Amino acid sequence: MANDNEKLLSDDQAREVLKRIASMYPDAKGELKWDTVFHLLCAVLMSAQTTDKMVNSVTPKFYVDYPDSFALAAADITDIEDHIKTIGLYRTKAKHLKETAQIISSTYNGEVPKDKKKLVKLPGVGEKTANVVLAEAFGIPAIAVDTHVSRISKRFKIVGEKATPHQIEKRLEQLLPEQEWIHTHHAMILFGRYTMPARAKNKDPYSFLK
DNA sequence: ATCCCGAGGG
DNA sequence: CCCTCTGGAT
Repeated sequence: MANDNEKLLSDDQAREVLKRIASMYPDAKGELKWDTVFHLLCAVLMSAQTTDKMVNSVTPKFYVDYPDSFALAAADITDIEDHIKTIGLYRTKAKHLKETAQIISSTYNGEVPKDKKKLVKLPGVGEKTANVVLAEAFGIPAIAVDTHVSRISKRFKIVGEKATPHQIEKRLEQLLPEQEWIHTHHAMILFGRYTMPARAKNKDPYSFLK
């Protein structure tokens, strides 16, 4: 086997790494622009495999033209596509946005459910998106495992190379007290985005810690 | 495992 | 040119 000599960090070692990352970004918070919970859901759905900067460049007009789930549910699919054409995966996202809006407007009376099981059933909404909505919009402790959280967890050997997003989420949640989940999650994203990007591959991960 | 998919950076 | 970006559905 090629990779079985990977030694994972102990719980204490992993907590120390997470603590240092968290302390490097004391004011870390989400960088997506949003006003209502429904719009946050739309923005997070759009953010798959796309920088939040790109998402923020299309959402202001999107929010004005589609003020709520009822408006988006009734919108023409090609019109939605035109609003988000500059971000990646735009056809899939437009389809999911409209279908999600239809469910929220008809089944939930226009209100985004505060419930992970219900959120995950929406088209285009997986565990990561659901966790972002729960944490950002409702302040419910959750750790959304995106590309940054995944990469950092693996690079520091907090989890194994083959760990799934769900396994990473459970591992991080087990290591940290609930009240630190949201902040640590944000700090890991900023650390991954600005301090230890994916390209910084052959460097010692610890050289990026303060 | 594969597809979706434009923009930005190196 | 190549790699990456707060993934999810099939």
